[in-house]
Amino acid sequence: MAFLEEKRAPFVQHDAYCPELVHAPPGKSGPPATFFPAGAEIYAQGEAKGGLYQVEFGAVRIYRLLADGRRQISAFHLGGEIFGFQDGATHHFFAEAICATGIRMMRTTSFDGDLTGEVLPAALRCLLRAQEHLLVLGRQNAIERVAAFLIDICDRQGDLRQIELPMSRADIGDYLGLSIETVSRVFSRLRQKGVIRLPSLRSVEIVKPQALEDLVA
Amino acid sequence: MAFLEEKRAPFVQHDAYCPELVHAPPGKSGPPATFFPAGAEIYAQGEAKGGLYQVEFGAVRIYRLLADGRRQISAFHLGGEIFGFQDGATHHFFAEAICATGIRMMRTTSFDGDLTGEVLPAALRCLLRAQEHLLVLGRQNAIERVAAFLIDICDRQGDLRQIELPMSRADIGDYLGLSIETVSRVFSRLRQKGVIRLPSLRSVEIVKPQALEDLVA
DNA sequence: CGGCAATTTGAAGGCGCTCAAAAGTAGTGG
DNA sequence: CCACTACTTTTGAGCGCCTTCAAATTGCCG
Repeated sequence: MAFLEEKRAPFVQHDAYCPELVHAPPGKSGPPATFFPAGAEIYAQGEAKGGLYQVEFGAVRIYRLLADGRRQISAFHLGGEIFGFQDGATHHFFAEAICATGIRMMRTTSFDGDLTGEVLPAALRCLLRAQEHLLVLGRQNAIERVAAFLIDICDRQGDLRQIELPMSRADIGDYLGLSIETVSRVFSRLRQKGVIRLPSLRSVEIVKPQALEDLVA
Repeated sequence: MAFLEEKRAPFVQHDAYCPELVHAPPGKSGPPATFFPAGAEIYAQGEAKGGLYQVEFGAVRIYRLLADGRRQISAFHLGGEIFGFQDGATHHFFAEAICATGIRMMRTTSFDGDLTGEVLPAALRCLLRAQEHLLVLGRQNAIERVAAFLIDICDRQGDLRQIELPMSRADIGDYLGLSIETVSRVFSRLRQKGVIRLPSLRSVEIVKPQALEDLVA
């Protein structure tokens, strides 16, 4: 996959805008956590599947590639969220740290104990997210996609007016099925309409939440 | 939703091309099955969630609507397949019979017994399908989408050369995020290139499987 | 045969993509 | 502290794929 590395996601990235523990769970000592610098691979497609993963701080992108390098990010995972659900013995996607990220790895070799009672609901939430994203990718235009994305991130960051984006425009584009130029243009358009403000590159202030809500219809 | 009914999916449809029990499990007496005619609703968005469903024969579409009527079908379910996984107490999608369809309803009020051992893997397969479909909707063009669709249906119907489509072009379009005209044009293009033959409206013969595989890259 | 719906085909237009270049932002080292 | 570099983001211009609108054709069933 060397042909990709010069186009996107160089291993060393800026790790600003990655506030720690945005939504992290109460600090129980639990299993050990591992640190991943920005751009580091957490697991690869085809790799033997271990267990589940929980984001302690930072952010993760889950994606798949086409042979010619096109990339689709199927999900972002922020602090506190669980990921790594896979059918079968190997991973079907790549997982990378977007910024400096702490990951707690959980062994689930046998689905026993009350773990099952937690795994299934978490997997179903993941399924619901994926299915809802299908509607965005299949039937919404550029501005609707970006609005849906902003609302989603806002919800997951605690429903504040100000949201911090750990990911680049390229990541957002590959998540929304758009080019980075289109993502940028839509941000600009929303700013010109007074719907959002952009205090810095990676932070967004939602000025008119209702206008965003109206867009996703 | 009356405004939709004149545009698509009239309640009475042709129920040809719906071979029974394409992939149905061996006939154990089990729970009772219910019959749904073409177009009948199996459950609705917002409806209280019962349990899981298994297709005995026929086909089902799972979809969601936008306020203006745009529809995204997130999945088709053929004979033998299980569906109805939902997070929370109510359904988040609509489920309809595409053609004359038999559904076996399974109560799963408490996740007990060895049912849990079957539910999670089935849910994970459903998740994998949805995630793979995200790549199709987000990053593939019209001909690649149709090729991916044909390969998928072919696999699920037993990997024969000849496949029978229970769904209309409108359903295929709403599944692939394309207009019905584009779906039709792509079918024509594939036929002209000798990749497929169209013995009848709802059946497809795959003449050059490799050509289809090459398209999904 | 006649009527209705689904599908196909054609023509024109628009949204988002590609290509290209400018502007902005870090990070580095003098 | 500032110049220099590398990268990300923004903005512009032109184009292509897919959509929309429209009409012809096909298929199905009474």
